[in-house]
Amino acid sequence: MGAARRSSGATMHDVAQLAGVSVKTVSNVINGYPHIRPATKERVEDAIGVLGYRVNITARSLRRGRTGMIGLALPELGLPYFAELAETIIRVAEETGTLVLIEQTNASRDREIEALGSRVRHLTDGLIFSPLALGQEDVGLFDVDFPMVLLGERVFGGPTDHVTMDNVAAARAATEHLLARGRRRIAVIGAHPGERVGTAALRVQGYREAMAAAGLPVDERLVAEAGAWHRSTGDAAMTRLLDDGVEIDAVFGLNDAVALGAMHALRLHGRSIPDDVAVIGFDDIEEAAYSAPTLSSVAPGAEQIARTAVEYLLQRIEGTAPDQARQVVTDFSIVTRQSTGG
Amino acid sequence: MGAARRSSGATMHDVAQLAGVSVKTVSNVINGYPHIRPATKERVEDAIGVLGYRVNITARSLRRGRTGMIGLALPELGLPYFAELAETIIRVAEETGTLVLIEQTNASRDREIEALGSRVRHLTDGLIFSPLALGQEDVGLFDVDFPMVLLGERVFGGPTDHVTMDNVAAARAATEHLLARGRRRIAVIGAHPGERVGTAALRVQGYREAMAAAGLPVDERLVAEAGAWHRSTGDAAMTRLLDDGVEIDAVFGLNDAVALGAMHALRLHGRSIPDDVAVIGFDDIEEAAYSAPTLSSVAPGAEQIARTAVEYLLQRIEGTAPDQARQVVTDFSIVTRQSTGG
DNA sequence: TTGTAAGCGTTATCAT
DNA sequence: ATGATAACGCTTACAA
Repeated sequence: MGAARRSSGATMHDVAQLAGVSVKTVSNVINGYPHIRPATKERVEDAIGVLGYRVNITARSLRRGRTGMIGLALPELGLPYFAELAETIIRVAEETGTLVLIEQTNASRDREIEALGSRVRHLTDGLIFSPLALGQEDVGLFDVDFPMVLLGERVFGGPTDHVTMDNVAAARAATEHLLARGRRRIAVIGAHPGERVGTAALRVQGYREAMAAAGLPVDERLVAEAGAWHRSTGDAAMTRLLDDGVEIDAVFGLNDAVALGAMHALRLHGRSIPDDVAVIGFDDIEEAAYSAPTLSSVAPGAEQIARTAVEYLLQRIEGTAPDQARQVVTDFSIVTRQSTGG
Repeated sequence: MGAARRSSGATMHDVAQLAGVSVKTVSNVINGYPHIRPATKERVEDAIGVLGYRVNITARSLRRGRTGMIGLALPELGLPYFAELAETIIRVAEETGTLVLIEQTNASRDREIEALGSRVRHLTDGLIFSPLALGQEDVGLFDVDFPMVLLGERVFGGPTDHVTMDNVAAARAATEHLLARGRRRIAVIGAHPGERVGTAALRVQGYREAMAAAGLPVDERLVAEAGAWHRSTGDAAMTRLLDDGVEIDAVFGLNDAVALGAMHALRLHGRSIPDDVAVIGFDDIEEAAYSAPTLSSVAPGAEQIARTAVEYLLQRIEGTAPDQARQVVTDFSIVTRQSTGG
């Protein structure tokens, strides 16, 4: 039962009693209140040491109306990009003593909606949310009354702070990278055809812009769908393209996982990378530096994204943020590796 | 401020007032107390709906002495094995309405000790702990007075439940897998020389046993150190071996990350896999199925590990576990892929 | 079947 | 500089 779970049953009262002061004084010491006689402070600290006292965060949260935790809702930790993002966010949040509660939505619409209204919201001071199923048409859902920072490109012009990157420009740069290497038949893997907004749409748009700027028409058979951006779906989409006999000399994977899956399919079909087909991905996950061949990619500056998201959220929570929603566009760069002849 | 963080300021009192009942009755309805008049129940539920009331978990936790959260202390989410483990544990825990708070220790001794006594312990009902720095000599530290389940092979015979696998047998099987394919000069990447216990020591032991059983002496130059098991350290260790001119026809990476790093180094040195050098890893992370060549590996049954750990911990928390510490040895299997000619 | 009231461990208000 | 005491919102004896 409850008895088993405390590192020690000591409460502030016990400390106060042992130190011969009131609980208020103990509280003052713990919270760094400045006007305390050094002798008193020392007595309290000794008592804390003797009893092995630790503040009960639950009680503090109830009283303060703040828990010191923030939520992080993302699709799933099995996707390397999100695992690396979570790692960074947890690390950065910790610098301010903030704990992170991860909620996996599996990119399901229902679960993303639930994340916005879950009982967990009562347990966290705010939310960093990376939606993958909800989109512009759901913009109303994002008008919540708790601090939130949105990640990604599913929703624009909403009422919350938003950290994103210029996906169109980044995708244009990735495509230009392939064009500059003489590639003309560039397939895109990971498109979401029905979709008007969202990461996929923006990256495909960047691709189209680069092709147009190069005076190349886009063969629509080159734009391959892949719903969830996993290695397996990239593999499947690439396989379809190859089986259909579509002529290809380059692949732009809309993230690294689909690019890696596509490389897998290319190998199975005996295409050499980059000689027959050059490949570039997006996200620059660690795996990209160790695949065979190593994978060129768009590096989104994950640290900057994480740091900005946490900082903005904490400002909202503390009420030090401006009233109107902020939008941050983070930097990106192209990392050239073997898969594009780097 | 606090005002901003509630989905609605409604408390149980508000609900009780609107429904014309006492807070006790509202509480009864929420907690599924059976003896409530249907009409009353309905009135309460209506009021809850009208006010958009949600129970305040913090208040409930304080009163109940339980938070409904468990901690998960692991090295870092950037390591695919731990990311996949965390994903599974979060998913499994959710089935019982349990939330998971992840703490990253970076495999640092100080941070692992801190995880055992952190203020967070007051916020969680128990801990699933996967230590990497603490070991047998620290067994005393694991004698904590909160529910805990230990993962991995750093500590045996401790006072807590322990979920592990037979690393010696698994490593023996991996080595035999290579021996069966005619390999004789089998390098091990990822040894921790000074260490007597721990995953590395056990897996190296399994390797030695298999070599001995095959009547082969172990050339100590084949046992290569790699501190943290990352792609980068596997790469470095393999590079060292190759530069030293050690003759090698197979590699046993003590986890998949070092195996993948080693493959990277082998490619740079022009060795073909598996023709010149066969490679097997350990963990069977998703990446192993998509690398080039695909990587044979020891699959530890992550789902079983996660499920057992959560189940045991919840039993401890609920007091339905037997007094004495339990030890579970989970199953493993060898997955044969291209890197060993599969 | 439902209500009253105490208390979980803190912090905050107001005295002193 | 420190102390008494009332909240925070909920659960739970105990009453009715």
